[in-house]
Amino acid sequence: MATTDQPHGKRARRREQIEGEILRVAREHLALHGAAALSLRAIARDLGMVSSGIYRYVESRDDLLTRLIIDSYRSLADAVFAAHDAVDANDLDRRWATIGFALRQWALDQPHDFALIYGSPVPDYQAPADRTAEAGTAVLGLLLRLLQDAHDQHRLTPVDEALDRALDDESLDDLAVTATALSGAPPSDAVRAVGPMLAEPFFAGISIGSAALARGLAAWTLLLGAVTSEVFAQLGPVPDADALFRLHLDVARSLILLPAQSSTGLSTAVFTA
Amino acid sequence: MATTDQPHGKRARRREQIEGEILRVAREHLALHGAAALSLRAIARDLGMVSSGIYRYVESRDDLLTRLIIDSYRSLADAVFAAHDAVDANDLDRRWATIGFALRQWALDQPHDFALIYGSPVPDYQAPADRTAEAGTAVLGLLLRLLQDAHDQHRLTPVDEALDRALDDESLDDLAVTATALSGAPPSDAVRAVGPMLAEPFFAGISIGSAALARGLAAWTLLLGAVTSEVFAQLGPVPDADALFRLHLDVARSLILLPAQSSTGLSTAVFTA
DNA sequence: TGTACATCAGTGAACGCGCGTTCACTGATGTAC
DNA sequence: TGTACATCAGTGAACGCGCGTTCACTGATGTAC
Repeated sequence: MATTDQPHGKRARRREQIEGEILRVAREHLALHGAAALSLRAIARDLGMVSSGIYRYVESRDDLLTRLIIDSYRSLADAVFAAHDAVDANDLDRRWATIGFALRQWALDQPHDFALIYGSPVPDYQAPADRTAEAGTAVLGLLLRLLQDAHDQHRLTPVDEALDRALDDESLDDLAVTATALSGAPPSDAVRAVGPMLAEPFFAGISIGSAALARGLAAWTLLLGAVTSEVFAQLGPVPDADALFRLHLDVARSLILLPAQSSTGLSTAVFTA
Repeated sequence: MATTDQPHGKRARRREQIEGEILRVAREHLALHGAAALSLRAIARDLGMVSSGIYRYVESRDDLLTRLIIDSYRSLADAVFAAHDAVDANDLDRRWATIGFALRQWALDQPHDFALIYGSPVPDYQAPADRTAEAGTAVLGLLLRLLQDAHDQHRLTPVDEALDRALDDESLDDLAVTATALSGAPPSDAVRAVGPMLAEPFFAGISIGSAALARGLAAWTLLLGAVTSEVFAQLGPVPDADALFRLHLDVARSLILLPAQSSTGLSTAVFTA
């Protein structure tokens, strides 16, 4: 009966608690001075601990950075999923808008965490992909599910579906005719660019085809670009940042979702509500 | 006759030369360790100078950072303008593609310079807008000219032009009908978001209207997002990064430019050439 | 329940490093007459 | 053309700071019998 059989004695609980505090303080420092200036000594100091003591909990500075990155990805995913899951699953437009707004709000609320995962890489530090991949791809996975649902409801932008079937069937040649449909990039580009991805385990259950995936990534890239632009103030002062973001988000939406037949103001409601 | 009346004696020339060398070495360090790790002492060391000597040329570390930022903007602008100006001015698609590829190539060639101007802000450093603005907006100005030319040749995506005339005439109300045209964001958003910008001196000679400008910024945001995504490896390994970039670039193009009537493979030539 | 031992958190000193910036200085280079 | 003076580049020492990481250590907390 006593305590759980997992390492959860007094010592283990205290350990977890302090590990949490270290992350908390580290995040504070991140917010104040950025990742490059993150200092183990300073964190230990803030915890009333002597500087070497922190090595009981953290292997090295790089290790702490990795934990922070994972933590930030998790925090972002939590925020986005929470918002997304509160929305009618059948309202694709609203789901998209919700994902976008949640991402943006999270980024504006903690710009340094955003910079940590989507900004410049931290100098002289390489994130170990095996540790960060899972948390880092969560939001993208959500977007994939949205795309798949759009596919199932025949709401994907049609050029995608048409080209997809043709192209993923390997009939890559003699398609110069359809080149004008994508008007610019060669039609085989979608298959080349992202086709092999679809075979990865991460894409299990996704049957949207290469062109739709590529469009989805374009929407994602625009969304991330819009947030980056705003958080890093790349355009200088913008008259109405909210409105500009709505526009970008809607352009991105139009890359993947056809307007719903019954719509007229359906998705607009998202903005005015 | 003697020397020029501007400060260009031996001393002044030598000064300019050393200032150049400082920037050169600083850029090397930037490329190796990132902006946050930029050290005046290390640069002086590399120049065979004692650490305090560098203060004859540079006011402070922040001053050097500012110069580096301006220098990077200039370098980028030079690359983009050079590529762009070598292209037939009437071929709008090719001009767009050329701008995009030049930006991408420049960023891939010197990722730390790209990170410096478009990545996370350097911690504890604020770029003085009055010094960086001119160089920082050059490429955006080029894009504006492209948009204006598209406008003049009636090549702008039509929804923009239609909405523009209606909206910029202040008839903002009772336009809910046309809301579906932008399908999502309220129609007045474009005017609110970027309308006031058009009055700034930077936009002199630009008569494209708010909606077109907003679309142009979306294209720019997607382009920058695509480059950021690739340079910072935000998606992990991509099967064919070239192809994916072509797709993104073309999606962005489709946001601003109508397909040319005579086209069929015109812009495709850009990619295969 | 009580004792003997192993585990572990936290200490304090130290190593060796690098940084930005100031300051009084020495020589060399330029300028004015 | 030559001299007297002003300007300026570069020196070397110093101040005061912070960093990551190692190591031998002391006590407290846990575990096994």
